[in-house]
Amino acid sequence: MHSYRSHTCGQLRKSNVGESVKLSGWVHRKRDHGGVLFIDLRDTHGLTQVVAEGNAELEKIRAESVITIEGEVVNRAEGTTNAKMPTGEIEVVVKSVTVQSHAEVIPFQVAEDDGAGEDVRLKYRYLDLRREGMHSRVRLRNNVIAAMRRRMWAEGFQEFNTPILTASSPEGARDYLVPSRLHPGKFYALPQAPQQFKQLLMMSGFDRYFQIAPCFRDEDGRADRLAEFYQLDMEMSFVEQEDIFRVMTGVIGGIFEEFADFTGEKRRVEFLPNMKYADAMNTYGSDKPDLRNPLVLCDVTDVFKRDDVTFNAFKGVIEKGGVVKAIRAPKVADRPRSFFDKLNDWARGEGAVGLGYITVKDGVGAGPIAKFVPAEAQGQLNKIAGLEEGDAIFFICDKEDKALKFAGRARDKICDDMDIREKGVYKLFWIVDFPMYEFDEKAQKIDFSHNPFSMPQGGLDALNGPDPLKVLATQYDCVCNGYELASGGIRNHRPDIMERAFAIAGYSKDVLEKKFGGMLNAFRYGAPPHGGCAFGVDRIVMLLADEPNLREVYAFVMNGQYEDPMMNAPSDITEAQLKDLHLKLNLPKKVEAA
RNA sequence: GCGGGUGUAGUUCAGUUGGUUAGAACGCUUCCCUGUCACGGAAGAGGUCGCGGGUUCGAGUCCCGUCACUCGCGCCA
Repeated sequence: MHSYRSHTCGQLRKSNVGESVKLSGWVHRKRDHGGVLFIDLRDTHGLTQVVAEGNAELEKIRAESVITIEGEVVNRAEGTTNAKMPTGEIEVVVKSVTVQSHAEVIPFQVAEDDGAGEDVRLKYRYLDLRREGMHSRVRLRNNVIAAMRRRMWAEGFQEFNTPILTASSPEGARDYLVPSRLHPGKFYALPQAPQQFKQLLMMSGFDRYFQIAPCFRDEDGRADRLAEFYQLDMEMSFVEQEDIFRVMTGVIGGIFEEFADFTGEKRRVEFLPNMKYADAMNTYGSDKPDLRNPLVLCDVTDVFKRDDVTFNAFKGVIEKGGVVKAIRAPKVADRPRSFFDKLNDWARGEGAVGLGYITVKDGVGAGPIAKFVPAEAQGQLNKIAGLEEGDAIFFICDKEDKALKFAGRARDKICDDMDIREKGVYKLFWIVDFPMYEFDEKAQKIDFSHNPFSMPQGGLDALNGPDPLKVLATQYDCVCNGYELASGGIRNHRPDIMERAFAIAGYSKDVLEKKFGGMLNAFRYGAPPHGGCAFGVDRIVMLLADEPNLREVYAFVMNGQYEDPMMNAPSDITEAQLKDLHLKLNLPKKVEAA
């Protein structure tokens, strides 16, 4: 007979009645009736009820201890079956027990969700992972990754591993650095993405690369952003943007459809047409708009410029080059004053002056600032924003980029307060035509707005045009329900165009050679046109699991301050280690005092 | 770096206008119970009210500072 088990805890059925079996697992729940004792025994496959009579060892056993039982599968008496359990028609009558491991009193409940906070869950993550929710989400993640590999291989892609210890890159996020023992004073960097390596694979003649790639970025976290994360990274040669879209819409769309019923309710998957970056910003105030939100932005600067409109708070901003963006909220004019006050409070809490609004009641404007807008101007406002009886319109006035960004957030907030976000659907689409450059206000210079390696639309001619800020990049994102799922581009494979592209952003040829010489050299020995993108694996799983936080779909993960309370990372190191690495600490005073 | 929220038993939380010995549920300990499946019943243990300072006759409650966690902003080419 097997040492630990003949069956799993999710396996036994009526057909097994009469068999002698061995089960091993955790004590999920215990119900002691004095003479008779029930234990729900759990492993990763399920639960089985085992029954014991007068067993002193089992009577003492604590929840989450690990035991092995031998016994006989029997039919449950009529009226005592449990339709909620797949194994609920049978039970195992215990003949002998081996306690593999006694559990101490657990810090939070495993058998149910007792709402324990993230702190304590992360400290005892192995217990947290035993719980049904985490257990199934981590399994979902495995299934999604398996599906990604299966689908990518089916499309003819090959998986490559690329270095984890690599060179620091000057652009983008902060790198995680690793000191070199053999080369005093030098550092490796953990990759923010395998960007250069995957392009080098295209130079190497492989024309379809992918990898479930670990990526590292030393920037402050968010609910959907961690220090380390995984991407489905891919690259193809001899392709245009539409070729990438065709392949990846198929792969990712297929995965969404495959797992859209994970939560128990089947969700729809919709593919929407590509959207230009400029349209996304102007219509939604975001480069990753949630299209389940029906609200849109419009520009009503002209209305507030009118001589007969006397709202001076906006006029002053407009004179300094500002704009007025507006959001039409249908059929909310009858909402209580508190609806509008709450939005105003939210706006002020976010650092705005407030969220001005006008409601349309009985054909005329109403609300605090309506008195500054005479009938004729109100008419123009109605026309621009499509206002109808019973609607409200909210205003955001600021410099254009700030106004758009804040209007985008207000759009989401108003949608939530109105409770009109569409449910049960994934809305996937590509955002295209990102600008190549932006003006960096702080440095007072032109800089890359996204990936410096993407091909400018129009090539060298476009870069030699009069206004670099008007040049578009062959750069795109994939967006779903307000999350940026992927980012990518058709790459610049021409050294001459790259030199010019970097020159515009103020990087000399020397700097370019020094930082990207390896890749630039490769371009000089025959580079195929190529492009690709990278999808955030964890964000996809998060959407499929309907969880608002990445930490809910990762087995082991750091907290919001990028600490691991279970492993105690990051941690101090010894003097000897520092010496080996030729390092001396220079700590801020605050840390030294503590 | 900045802002919002939270911090009371192992866990999740309640705690009134500043006023008796700080409560509940779950968990834990002991006992009773032969058909439960969130078993039931009885008794019990368990608290640096995040930390420090202040106001007050008196502080979980008010004030100042500080720390931790969390969400967001900045940042994330």
